[in-house]
Amino acid sequence: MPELPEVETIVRELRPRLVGARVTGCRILRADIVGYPGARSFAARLRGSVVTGIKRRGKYLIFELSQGKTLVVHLRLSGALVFQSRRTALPRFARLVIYLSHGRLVFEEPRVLGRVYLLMRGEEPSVLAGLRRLSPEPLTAAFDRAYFLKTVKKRRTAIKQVLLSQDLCAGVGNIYSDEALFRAGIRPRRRSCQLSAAEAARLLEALKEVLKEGIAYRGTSVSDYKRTDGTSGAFQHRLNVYGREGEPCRRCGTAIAMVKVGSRRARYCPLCQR
DNA sequence: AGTAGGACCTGGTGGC
DNA sequence: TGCCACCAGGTCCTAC
Repeated sequence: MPELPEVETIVRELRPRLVGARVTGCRILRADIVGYPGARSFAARLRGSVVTGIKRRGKYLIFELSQGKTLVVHLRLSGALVFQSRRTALPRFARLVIYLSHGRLVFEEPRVLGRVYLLMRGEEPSVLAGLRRLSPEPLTAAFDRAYFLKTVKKRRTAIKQVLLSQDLCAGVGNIYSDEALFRAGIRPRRRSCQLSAAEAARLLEALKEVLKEGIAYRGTSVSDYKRTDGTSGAFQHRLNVYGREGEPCRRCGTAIAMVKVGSRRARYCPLCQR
């Protein structure tokens, strides 16, 4: 699942390869991965563009193109971006191929939930409202104790749900929310507003910590996520709770438990987390 | 405004 | 070995 650290890894890997390159053309293998505008316009808008910059916002990848155009990509659950030479065979689940002078960028998406968008200067289609609603970036100074405490205190829902809300904690998903709660010693079902100020501060630090480590280890490869050269990240070896239900807690040996929080699944250690 | 729950989507998995 | 129901889960949508 590409979350903040995975998307950040992809951005950092693509930046040196793509910035300055010209798009010579593209091939859309599944029209429904184009979220805006239609597939035909998307291709027409993209062709001939030069990539001038690449950045991340939440879980969105944002490619700045010449003439004020912007290519936005969201990988959702199973999307991946792989940079390869033209001689390589196309991967099985290739949905979109962007051709560049020195290779091609392949958008793989087995579940076809991921989307690409091509915006003209100043364009803000309603299908991208989620991008504008995002909270401050968790790894910036704006995402501080004051912001986090206020946010946590305002919600009556489970703290796990708060961490997963993109308008509150941009870029956080199921993996890093579970891991942050473990490090902070807080159960996922705890009512958000009932966390103490000390717990909120601890959770904020834990969240920043796991996100930074996730980036340092180039992301977590547990299902579909892979780096832009097709290799795996390494943070899956450092997970304490995610995907470890039934296995012994690395800190105390207690079996890791799993519960449903809303429609999501959360893993936690019944002894280390209260 | 905050909250909850279902829909979307399809390959992989587990049960029989 | 084959079939099928079910699961994964980020985001959008609707309803309360």
